[in-house]
Amino acid sequence: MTIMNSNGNLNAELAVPEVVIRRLPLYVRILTQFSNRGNQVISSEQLGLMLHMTPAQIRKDLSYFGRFGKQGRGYDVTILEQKLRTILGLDRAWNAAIIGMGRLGRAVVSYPGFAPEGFNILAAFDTNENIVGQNISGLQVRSISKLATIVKKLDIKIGIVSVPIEHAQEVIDTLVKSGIKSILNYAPLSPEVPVNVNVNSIDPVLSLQSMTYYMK
Amino acid sequence: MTIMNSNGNLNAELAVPEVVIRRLPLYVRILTQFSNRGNQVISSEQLGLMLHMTPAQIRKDLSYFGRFGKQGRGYDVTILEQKLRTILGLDRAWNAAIIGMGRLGRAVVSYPGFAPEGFNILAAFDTNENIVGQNISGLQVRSISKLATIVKKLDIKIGIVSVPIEHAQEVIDTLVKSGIKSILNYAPLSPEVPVNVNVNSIDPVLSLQSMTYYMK
DNA sequence: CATGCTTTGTGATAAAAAGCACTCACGCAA
DNA sequence: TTGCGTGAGTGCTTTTTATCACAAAGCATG
Repeated sequence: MTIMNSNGNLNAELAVPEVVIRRLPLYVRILTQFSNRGNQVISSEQLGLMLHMTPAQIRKDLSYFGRFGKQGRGYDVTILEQKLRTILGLDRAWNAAIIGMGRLGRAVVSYPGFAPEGFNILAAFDTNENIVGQNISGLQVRSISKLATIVKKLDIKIGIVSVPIEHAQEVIDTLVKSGIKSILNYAPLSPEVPVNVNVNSIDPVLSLQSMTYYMK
Repeated sequence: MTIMNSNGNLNAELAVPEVVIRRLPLYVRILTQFSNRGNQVISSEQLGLMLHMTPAQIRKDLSYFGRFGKQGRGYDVTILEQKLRTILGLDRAWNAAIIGMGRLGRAVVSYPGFAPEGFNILAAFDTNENIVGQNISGLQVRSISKLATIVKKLDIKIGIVSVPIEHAQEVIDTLVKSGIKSILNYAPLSPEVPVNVNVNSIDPVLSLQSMTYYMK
């Protein structure tokens, strides 16, 4: 695809803003719910109401990827859901490994929300020799020294980090070295990674700490 | 405080952007680490390096609240940390209640990251009669019908929602009715709340679903 | 106490994101 | 068929957010 920008220069490809990408899964979720209720068509207005955003923003977001709607009618729920899943790469399964099988790690692997969305945690690792070898929720906990091998063998694309903060950077470095490009991080730090690696941090304490500002 | 904006009009108070508020806890975290290592002074440059952001942004953010630094020197770590904690309302403890004591709820109450930051989960609720009455991690699980009473009695300011998605909106409505203004939501939906209520959602699946876009 | 080096605080500027408002496509009904 | 109502797609405008760059302030050194 070649696109001409407002200066009249040719861009190889118009990059989609990251904020837009972060909203697409929200659309997918609503579309799935909507389709389960038997609705065939949805308008940007309805979507906006359910997600608390303006219809214009939803249309703009979708327009980065194509023209999926019909004027005077709206979007075909099933088709739009399918298109967005393809765009996001959700039309396939993704294998993940988790590192850190303490309390937090155990909670994460037993969280039933990942598998139905195609995210399969296939391997578990820890440094603690007391934990290595144990079977937790059907996963044999392996030594972290086996990480690179297993990542290759099981075609693992996502690393989930649930180790204590002291080991988090080191574990993330190990993941990066074994070729992982996507990391879901539960440790409370801003990790150092190469630009081509994507880290997303889950940090409920930060959320609470900013909410208190509005509670004073 | 009265501030004159660029139009020459008087504003009662210049609102601080929410993005800025969301970054303040990150600063607090780094300052705490830094002070634990015995450092007395930190520059916006150093902070920026640790948080992967530009020094200018950090200075701008801080300038919303005052002038905390010294030219040619930087910021006194302890003083800045203390100021930011006061600004965020982190110079006191906050009481929370959790609703939903299934697998997820149990994981949340046993997460050891809340208490050291002054967030105390003092009460647990569930609708399931089999769970009500049980003692989990030192918390007696109560019936949700007791919510409003307990919120008042224990001065609870934060609601943590860890019920299945089907009950989430209903539980959030109950929280709002009992006067809760801040909600940490683990259920995968965009809840409906009045404008004066703050909801922050924790949703690892959404994070994964947007990361896959960059993995294709 | 002058000189040089450092780093803040902040107007001004640039970039990014959101929202507006209008055109035109589509579907339905008479 | 025509005419009307609805809602997508999209340039344009506005708002928000981030960055730049520089004057002024602090410290160290001789």
